[in-house]
Amino acid sequence: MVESKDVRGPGRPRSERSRRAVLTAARELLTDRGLPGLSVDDIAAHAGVSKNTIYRWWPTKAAVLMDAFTDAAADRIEAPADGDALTRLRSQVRRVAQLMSEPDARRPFVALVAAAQHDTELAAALRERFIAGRRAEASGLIATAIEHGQLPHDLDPDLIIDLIYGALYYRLLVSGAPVDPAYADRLFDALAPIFRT
Amino acid sequence: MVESKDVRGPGRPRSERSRRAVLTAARELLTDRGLPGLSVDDIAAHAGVSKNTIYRWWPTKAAVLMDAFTDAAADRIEAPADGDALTRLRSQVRRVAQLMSEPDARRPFVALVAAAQHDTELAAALRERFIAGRRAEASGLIATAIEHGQLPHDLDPDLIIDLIYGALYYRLLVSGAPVDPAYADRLFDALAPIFRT
Amino acid sequence: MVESKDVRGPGRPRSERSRRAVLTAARELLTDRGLPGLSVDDIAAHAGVSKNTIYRWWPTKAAVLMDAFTDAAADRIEAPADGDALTRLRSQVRRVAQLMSEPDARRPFVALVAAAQHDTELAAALRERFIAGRRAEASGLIATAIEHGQLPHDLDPDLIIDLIYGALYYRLLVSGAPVDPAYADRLFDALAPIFRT
Amino acid sequence: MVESKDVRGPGRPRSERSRRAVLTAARELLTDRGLPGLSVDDIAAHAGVSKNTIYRWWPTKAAVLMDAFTDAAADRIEAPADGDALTRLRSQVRRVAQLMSEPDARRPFVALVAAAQHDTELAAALRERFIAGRRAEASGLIATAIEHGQLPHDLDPDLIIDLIYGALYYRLLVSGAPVDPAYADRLFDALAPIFRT
DNA sequence: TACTAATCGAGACGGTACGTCTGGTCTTGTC
DNA sequence: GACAAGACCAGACGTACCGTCTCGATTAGTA
Repeated sequence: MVESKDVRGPGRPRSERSRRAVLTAARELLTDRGLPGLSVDDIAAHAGVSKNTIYRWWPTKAAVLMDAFTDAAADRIEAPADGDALTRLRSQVRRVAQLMSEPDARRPFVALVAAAQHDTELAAALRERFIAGRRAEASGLIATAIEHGQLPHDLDPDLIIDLIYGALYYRLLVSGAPVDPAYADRLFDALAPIFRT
Repeated sequence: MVESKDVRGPGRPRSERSRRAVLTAARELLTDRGLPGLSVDDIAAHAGVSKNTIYRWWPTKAAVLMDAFTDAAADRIEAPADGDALTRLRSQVRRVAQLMSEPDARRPFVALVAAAQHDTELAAALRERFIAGRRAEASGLIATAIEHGQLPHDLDPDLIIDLIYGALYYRLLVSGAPVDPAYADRLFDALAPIFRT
Repeated sequence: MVESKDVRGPGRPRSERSRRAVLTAARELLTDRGLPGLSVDDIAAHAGVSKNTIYRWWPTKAAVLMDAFTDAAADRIEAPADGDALTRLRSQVRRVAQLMSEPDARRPFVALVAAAQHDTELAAALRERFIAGRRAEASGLIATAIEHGQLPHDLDPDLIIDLIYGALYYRLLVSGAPVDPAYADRLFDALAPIFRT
Repeated sequence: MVESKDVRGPGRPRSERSRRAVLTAARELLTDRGLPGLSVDDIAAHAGVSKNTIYRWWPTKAAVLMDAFTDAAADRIEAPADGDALTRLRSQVRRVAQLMSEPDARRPFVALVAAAQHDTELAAALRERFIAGRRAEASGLIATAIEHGQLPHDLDPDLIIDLIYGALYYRLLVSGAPVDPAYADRLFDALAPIFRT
């Protein structure tokens, strides 16, 4: 992808220092106060940045948060390249569960999902930049596992993903029960009868 | 259960008319505009009620919405008394899925779950008045099914509930995919290997 | 004057206890907080009386205050019957000045005069029940003094009263300078050349 | 005098347009409705200005009114420089009386004096910006007149000012009788015996 | 070395909703 | 019928936040 944004004429370039200060301030304030009670004025003041600068680069408070989250946590959920397909799938789910168990990652993530419920654009961005990635990867791993005879041919990958990730999100957003890698393992163990070829 | 709340001292009694007008207005405006963009002033004006009266009886905009939702939809999810335990469980899940498929019920419900992410009291109320009821009922049904030999005795009811309802909520809140009774059936079919004794 | 109000049909008679409690509470709260910050709710609560009872007997918060002031201070400004006309006039002015020097009397009085500036009915009531009485009495005393040769024939009583009482009220309401009987004496001394026949 | 207030830091400068619109709206609405019944919301709406902007620059509704009054009428009461001291004093009093006779000037002025009775800061501001100026000027003129032998040297300037202005304010605030330049003349004529050296 | 142009900080602006408070009125049950 | 209690409508209060808008001051690249 061509980074055409960097082809600019004369004039002062965007301050990387400001960008980072905003994202950091957003993360810190979110952890303290939650999405409501997190005002753009506060982020600006806390980052030593003018509101103008924030609105110049992000359309929405949620967009800032999205960047803040992506910036910090998105690269932590890449599945490792080693092991067979089923092992790698379990590993991916464990990583997401691990993320959901750490307050500093869980809080902005929960806030994003909540905000997405009444913000179509944010919902699309969230799916595009986080959810869809996991799903596509998982879907591919399941297909590979089927090919290798590790899973039955008639298995519906999407339904399996709904079940596994659904349980994680259900605890995260609805029941309030804790989510951690051990819980991910329990899920896989419970689903074992379905996975038997 | 003794309705001790009705034992009041002297003074004018609460206006039932106002209460219903507020809940109705809240439902209508929510459907039009979503939780943000739904102001207390608007609810008051639309209901022909003073803001004071709203704040007298509800601590929060979300608390109004909670009552509005409970008032309208809570009695629609009772499981029918007929059939064996497993059939009744499937029926319960289908009813919830049906609720999630109707915009008029889905919208306030999604708004409530979203608001609960940054409102501890609301989260507790939502669990107490909606989530916990379904879970307890489902848990009982699963236990009965195990007793009757319909399900294996080493099944963890909580994990099964997480899986089934998790998939529903995942589609509702995260993936945006549609939820309806047919999807509930597909879930039960997919889980069949686990249910075999 | 016929007390026709007391000719009532059957039913519970007005509670004298409530009436006094309201006036006392009004005086006390006024001294603490001034006219604004003195709510009818507060008076009712402080007097152990319902708001209804207040509105049944007084049309306005200011009307309560008026009664509270009259009830307490109005009989203190009667001129004594002894001495010649000029002496009695000076005595009357000294009494009013004395009233203005005592915080417990000055505060409700100032509040009343202030409220009367944007309340026609209160202004009329205040003049009728307090101001006009002093003016009429003073006017009579000046006329008597002129008859007795104590004052020149061409003196305009109204203008003299404006000058004397004007100075008192000017200090009370405008300049903030203290008002006391000694100041009343200074006024009379300064006006002596005018009083010489 | 250095206008140090104009030395501002960075940032958008205060809008002179908004300032004038607020003061004009305040004057107009006051004339229509009196101080109570004059809400900040109304001033804002009528001026095409946000409430925020009003509260940013004025602490109180009365403070707005003060500026509105000063802005419009303060320069109309300068005594003319011609004539002897006594003539100039009479001229000053006549100007104030003239002001008190015009509804558009009287109304905000009366409202200010009334509000000052329960607002210490406003009272101080009113004295500093209006009352004290007249008094100082009058005091100087009386002193000059005494020097020139126009007035007796044992005359107490403050007492004389209390008498003259007291009569004006008494009519304005207490008796409700009209005040106009002719009345000012009558006061000076009545006080003539005191002025004779 | 200028000139140009986009950035930055600061902060005022119009709008809108908040949650609280009063003023008056109305509706109960009790005396 | 007067009363205490207290719910009710109406509407102003002063605060907070949003997203936009001037300012003057930087800070590059271009001429």
